[in-house]
Amino acid sequence: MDNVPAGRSGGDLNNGRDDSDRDHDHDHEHVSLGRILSGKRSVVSEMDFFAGEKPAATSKEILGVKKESVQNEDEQLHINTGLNLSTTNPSIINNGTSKNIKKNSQENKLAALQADLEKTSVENQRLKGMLNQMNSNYHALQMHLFTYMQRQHTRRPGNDHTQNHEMISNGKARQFMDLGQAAAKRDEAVSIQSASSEETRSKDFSIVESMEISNQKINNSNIDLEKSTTDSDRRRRIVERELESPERSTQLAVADSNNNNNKVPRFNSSRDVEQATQTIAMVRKARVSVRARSEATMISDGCQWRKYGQKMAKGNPCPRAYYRCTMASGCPVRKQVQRCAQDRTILMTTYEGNHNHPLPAAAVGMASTTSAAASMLLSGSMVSTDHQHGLIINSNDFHHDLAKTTHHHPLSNFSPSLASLSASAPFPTVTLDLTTHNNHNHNPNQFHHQQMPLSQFHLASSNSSILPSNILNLPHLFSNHQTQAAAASVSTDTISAATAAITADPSFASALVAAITNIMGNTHHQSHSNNNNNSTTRNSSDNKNS
DNA sequence: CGACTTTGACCTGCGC
DNA sequence: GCGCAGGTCAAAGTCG
Repeated sequence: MDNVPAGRSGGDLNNGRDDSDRDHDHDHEHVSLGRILSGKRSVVSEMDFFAGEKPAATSKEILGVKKESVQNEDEQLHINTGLNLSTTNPSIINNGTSKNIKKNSQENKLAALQADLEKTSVENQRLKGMLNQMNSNYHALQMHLFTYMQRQHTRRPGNDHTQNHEMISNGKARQFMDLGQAAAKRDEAVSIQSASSEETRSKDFSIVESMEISNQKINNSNIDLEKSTTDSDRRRRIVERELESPERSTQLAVADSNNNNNKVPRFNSSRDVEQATQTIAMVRKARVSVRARSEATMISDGCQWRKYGQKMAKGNPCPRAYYRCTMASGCPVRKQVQRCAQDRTILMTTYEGNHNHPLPAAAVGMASTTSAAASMLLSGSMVSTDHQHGLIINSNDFHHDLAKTTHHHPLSNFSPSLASLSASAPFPTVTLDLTTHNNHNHNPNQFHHQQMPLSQFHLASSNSSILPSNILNLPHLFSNHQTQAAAASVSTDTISAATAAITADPSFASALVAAITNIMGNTHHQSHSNNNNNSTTRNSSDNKNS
């Protein structure tokens, strides 16, 4: 892309501030909280079970710890009992009464412990039941949300396009924030109930699947719209269809949700409904960016693309190229490719939309990654609504979760260390950062030992209006291929190999989403517990103001 | 000749 | 209302 001559739009080139500068400034604003947040795994108790301080401590883990704890007690008891009963202490041998008393005492203790164990088991079973109930309620609520939104929309006189359009156009950041806030609250509620990580994952996956199905149907319904009369009319109708489509995709699920009708809270205000409607529109606009070092003009993602435009973007001397998926007529998927202004070896690829056609095997992984990441982003990963302050969480949990979910995957031993969330981008965007630009002195061998004090998630807001600002930095993705991860740049071959690995295994994408979702859910709690420690970081907007 | 790229023109949203 | 910036269109050119 560098050698592409700038067209007329070269006049767009300006000497204004560089938004991508701000994007990179995130890297330098981290306040190390890793140590504070790491090692936070406290002793698990029933109080912890409800405290929600460590949501990642799943019910399964808790059950395991409890069981282990009891087992240890039992072992200890067994050892003590054995010693006492087979003791050669002459005082006991010589005193039968004392021996009987001690024996009875031990038996009583054993019985008490067994009773405790049973109680614990019952309690755990009860909590698991509560968790299942909560999950099913949550699903029912979600389905009702879509249904209710659709009903509300069709009741609106004349299906006010203008209003819808304005809802989408205005206050996007705020809408997105509200969405994130609501989602964070939902996550909090779930984790307070100590959802098991497995169940949480399946829940999140079902959300993603639901949204993907919904988006797929939306896309299908949009095909005929592409041939509509004027552009403005077509776009307006697309928005209208977007707002209508959710019901179609969820009708099948409504029957299930009806079983829980009496348990589902009602929406009290039209504002709730409007927000939900806006949410749907935002889902369709979510974007996923991939940052990768590559000499090629495009990263290979398995799809066929046709270039339909090129523009000079403000603040970047490198032109931005626009591509459209040509694997099926009317496929709404588009992508933008642009080199990073600071480091032109970095290629930014931004995907938008979902394919409306079967994908080749090589493209499935990337497509599902981007789709799932976008859905994940909008379905509850926003953990902060504070424009002025970011959050930092230790990524060790991310490593842990990812390792658990991708432990057989060849790419499982990377260390995502940075995540930045923003509400200020035109549309919510999540960036998968496959570069190694950060200066973490990371020893790849340390990954499994979680000894990376600088390896953190940075959840911050940004005012960048050009570069996507939700970044999942995966700097150590290629650590096995590098002798010095911090300094070396990844070869094109390595990029291609990694891309191929990602695209070849959809489960990796799913695992990635699961891990991200888990971690970001946890972040919400950790931020609360650490805000008083002056642990927030300044974000790029602060940086800009200063 | 069909698919793709290039590039000037155009449209739209947004801020002032 | 005007200008700017991002995004898209479509005619012309290029390539295999």
